[in-house]
Amino acid sequence: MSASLDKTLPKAYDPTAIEDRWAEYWVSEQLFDVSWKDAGAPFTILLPPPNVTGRLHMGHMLNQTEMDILTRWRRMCGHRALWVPGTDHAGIATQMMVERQLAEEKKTRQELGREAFIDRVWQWKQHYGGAILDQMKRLGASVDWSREYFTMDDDLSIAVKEAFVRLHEQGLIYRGAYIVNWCPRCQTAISDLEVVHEEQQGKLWEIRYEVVEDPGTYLTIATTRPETMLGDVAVAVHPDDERYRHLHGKRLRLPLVGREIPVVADAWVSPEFGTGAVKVTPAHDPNDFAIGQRHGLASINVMDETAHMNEAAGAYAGLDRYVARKRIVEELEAQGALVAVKDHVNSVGKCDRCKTVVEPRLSTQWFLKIQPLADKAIAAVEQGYIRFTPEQYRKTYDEWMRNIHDWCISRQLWWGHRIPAWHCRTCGQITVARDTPSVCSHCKSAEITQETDVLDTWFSSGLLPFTVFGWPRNPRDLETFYPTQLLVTGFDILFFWVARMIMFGCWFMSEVPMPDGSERTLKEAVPFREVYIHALVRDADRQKMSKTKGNVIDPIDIVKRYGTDAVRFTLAAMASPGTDIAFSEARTEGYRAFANKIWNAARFIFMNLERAAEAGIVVDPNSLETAPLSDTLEARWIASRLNTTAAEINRALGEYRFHEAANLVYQFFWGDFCDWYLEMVKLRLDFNDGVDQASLRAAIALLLHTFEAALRLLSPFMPFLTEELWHAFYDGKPPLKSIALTRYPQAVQVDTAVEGQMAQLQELIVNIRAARKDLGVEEKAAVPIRIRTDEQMQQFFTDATQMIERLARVSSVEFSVDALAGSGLRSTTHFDVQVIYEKQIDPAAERERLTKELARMEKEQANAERQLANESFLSKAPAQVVDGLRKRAAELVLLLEKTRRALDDLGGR
RNA sequence: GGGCGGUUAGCUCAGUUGGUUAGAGCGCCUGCCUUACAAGCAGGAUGUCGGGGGUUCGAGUCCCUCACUGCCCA
Repeated sequence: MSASLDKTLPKAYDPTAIEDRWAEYWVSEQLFDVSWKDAGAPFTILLPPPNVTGRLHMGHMLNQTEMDILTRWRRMCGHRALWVPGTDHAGIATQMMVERQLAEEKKTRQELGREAFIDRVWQWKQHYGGAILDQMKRLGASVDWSREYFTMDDDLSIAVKEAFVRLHEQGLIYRGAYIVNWCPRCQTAISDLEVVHEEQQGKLWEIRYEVVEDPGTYLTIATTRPETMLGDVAVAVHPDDERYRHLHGKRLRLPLVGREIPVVADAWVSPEFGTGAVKVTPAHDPNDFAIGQRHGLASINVMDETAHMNEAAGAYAGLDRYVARKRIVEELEAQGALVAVKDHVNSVGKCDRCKTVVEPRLSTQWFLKIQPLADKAIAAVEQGYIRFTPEQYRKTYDEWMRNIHDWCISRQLWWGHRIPAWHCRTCGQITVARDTPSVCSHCKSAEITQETDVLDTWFSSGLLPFTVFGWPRNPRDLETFYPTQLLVTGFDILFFWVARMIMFGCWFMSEVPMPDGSERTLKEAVPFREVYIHALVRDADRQKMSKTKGNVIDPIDIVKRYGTDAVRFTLAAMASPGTDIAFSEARTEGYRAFANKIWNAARFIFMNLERAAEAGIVVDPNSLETAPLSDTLEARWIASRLNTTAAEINRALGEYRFHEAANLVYQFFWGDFCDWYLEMVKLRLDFNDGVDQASLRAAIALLLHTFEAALRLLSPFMPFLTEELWHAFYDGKPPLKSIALTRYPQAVQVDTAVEGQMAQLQELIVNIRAARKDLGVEEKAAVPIRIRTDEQMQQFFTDATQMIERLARVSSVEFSVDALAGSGLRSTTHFDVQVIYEKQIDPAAERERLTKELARMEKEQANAERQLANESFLSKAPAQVVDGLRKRAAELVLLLEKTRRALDDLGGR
C-alpha cells in the first residue's frame, strides 16, 4: 500500500479521498488479528453483537467509537489487544423479517414447513445479515476479523447445547405449566424483560356476584379485565377485611356462566383497591395463578394462542379478547350485574418487539432456576471482581439481581437454537441429550420426537464470553483470553445481556480449571473485569431518536459529509460518562475543521522540509532517534507539553473519560502545537545563507519528532487522518505497516519550569495584542513596546525578543525601571507592558474597561480581606490555602494600585 | 408505588476528594485573505451555578426541602 502522497498535499483535507482506502487496507492486511501466541498483556473486548436484522445507528457508532479508541490505545500501549466481532441471530426479529418477506409472496411459514423456512432464513442472512459488520469495516474498527462469529454457527450451537444439557443435569432447568408473558402476535412466550409496561387510561368495572347461600345478596368485585371472568374460579378478599369476613367459605354464582365459585381469603388482596374483592382467574393472571396455587384451585383457560376466546368461553368462543370484553360488559349491564364503571389508570404490558398487548397465559414452558446463578453473580460484583463505570449501575444491577425470577427460556419460534430434548410417545418422559438420541433414555422406545421450542436468543448470547473462545472444546484461546478485560455497552441491555453473561460466566467458567491446573476462583470466572456503560445518543434537541419521530440521524450519512474521524471525534468529545449525548452537527463541523487544521499543519511541515532540502539540509524522518534535537525555549516547551498531555490522556482513557481525552488532544494539537509552537518555529525556519545549519537541522528534527508523536497521540481518535499523514511523513516508506502498530506517547519528562516561563511569555504576547486592539493599531503595523518587570523576567523577555516581535508584531522592546503611565498599558502580577502608539482612540472605552476590571478586583479583594481577617479561617484552613490567599491579596493590592493610576492618567473618574 | 439521574453562558455540555479569579466547543460582536489552514488568524462580550433552608472558616460541589424534568423497575 503506498500512500498516494507526494509532499504537496491538497489545500483542504478531503476525508472521502482516503478513508475507503485505509479501511480496506486495515482489513486486508489483517493488522488487528491476534493469536494466543502473541506477546503482551491481554486486552480483550467483545463487541456487543448487533442483530442480523439491524442497520448501523448512532448508538452503534458511539459504542464502536469508544471501543475502538480504547482498543487502539491499549494496543499502542503494548497490550495484546483483541476485539472480537460477531452477529446475533435475533430469534423473533429475524423470524418476523422473513415472515414479512413471505407474506409479500402470499405465503406463510406454516405452508413452507419448518425446515424450508429455516433454509429461507439462512438465505436471508447471507443476503442482508452482514450489514452492520460491513459498515463497521468502513468505519475502521480495529477488530480481529478472523474471529468473526454468528451465534447460530455450528461450534457456537454445540456450546449452547452443552450449556443447556449441563444445566439440566444440574437440576436447574425444569419444564412446567406456568403463567408466562405471551405475545398473541408473535405467538410465543417472552421473558419478563421483553415486556414493556405502559401507563394507560383504562376502566375499572365493578360487577356483583350473587351469594349462593344467601340469594339476593351480592359481593361486588372490581376488575380491569372483565372478559377473563369466564375463567374465574374464585373471588378473593383480604382475610382481615371486616366487610367480607362473613363471606369466607361461602359460594358465589358467576354471572353469565352460572358456575359456583368459592370466596377465598388471601393476604395478597389489597382492601384499598377497588371494592377490596377481586376475581381469581389463574389461567390469565400471574397473581391469580399464585392465589390458585395457594388455595388448590383449578385453572380455566378461556383464550387461544391468538388471544381469541376458545371453546371454554362458550357463547363467546371465536371472539377477539377486546370484542368479547365489550360484549360481556353489555350483557352484564343488561342483567343488572354491572354496578359501576370507573376511570382507572393501569399499566399494560406490551411485547417489546411488536407492541402487541401481552396476554398472561398458562402454558408449558422451559425455565431456568436462576437463584444459584444469581448468587454467584451478586458475589462477583460485591467482591469487586467486576467494576461498573459509572458506578451507579452497580446498584441497578444489584437491585435487579436480588429480585430475580426464574427465566422462561423457551420460545415458540422456528429460528433459533432448538432445545435438545426429546419427548417419548411411549412413556411420555423427556430425554435431554448432547447428541440426537435414537431411543428414549427411560423406556428405550424409538418413538421420540424433538422438542419444537427454541431457546431465548439471550440464552446463547449470555454464553459468548467463553463460547467465542472455544468452550467447551478448545482450551487454548480460552486460557489466554478469558476473562475479557472490558465490556462497553448501553444500559438498555444491562439485564438482557450483561447480567446474563455474568451469571453464565461465573457459573460455567468456575468449572474450567486455570491453565496451571488449579481450581478457578470466582475472580477468574467472571466474563469481564470492567463494564463501561455509555449513554444514549439523542438528536440536537435532546429528543430520543426514533423512526416514528423521523429524527433519526444516519451515521453513515454524517460520515459521508464530514468524514469518519470528525464524527468519531464528536462522539468521543461529547461522551462524558453518565450523560446522554445530544448529537450536534455543529460540533462535527468543528471537528472537521480540526482535521483540516492538522492536515494543514502537515502541509506546512512538508513544505518546509522541501525548502530545507533545497537549501541542502536533509533530515531523514527514519533516523530521528539519532538526530540532535533543538534545545530552544519553544522546543523544550512543546516537548514538555506533549509529555504532560500524554500523561493526562492516558489517565483520562484509563477512567473512560473520553471527553477529557478528546479535549486534551484537541487543545494540544490546535492550541499548543499549531497556535504557539509552529508560529515560534517559523522564526527558526530561515533558509537564507549564513544561518547556523546545525541548529536549523536540530529545529527541523524536533519539529518532525514532535509532529510524529502528536499524530500517534491523536491516532486512536482519528485513525484515518493520522494513518494518511503518518505514511506521508515517512514518504510511503514507514517503519511499520500502520501507525496503529506504533507506541503511544508516554510522559517521559515534564519540565514545569519551562511551562511556567512559556506561560509568562504567552501572557505578555496576548496582553500586547489586546493593547494594540484597544489603541486601534492596524493589524500589520509593528509598534514599539515598553516593559516593566523584575530582573529575572527582564532577562527572559530579552532572550525572547525575537518571538515577542514576531508573534505580537512589535518593532522594538524597551525596559523601564520607572512606573509606566499613559494609554496602551496592561498590567499583570509579573509585569506591566505598554504599547507605544500615538493615535489615541477611545479613552471612554478604555475607562470603561478599566473601571470594570477595578470593580472585579475590588470585589475579590474585599472577599480575600474578609477571609484573612477571619480567625477560624486562619486556624482551620490548610496552610497552603491560607498562603495562597495571602499571596493573591498582595498581588491584588499591586494590581489595584496600577489600575487606579491608569484610570487617573486617563483623566480621572 | 419503589429506585436512580439531571437542572451551570444564547445552545450543547465539563467542573474528580468542599479551597484563591466557575471552564470548553458552537453561536454572537469587532478587525484581518499576516504565504500551512477564511474549515483560518487576532481580540472581545456573556453566568443571581433551578428556588429556599442548613452544615462549614469556606458550598456549583455535602445534607434537607420544594419545583421542573428524564430514565429504570413493579
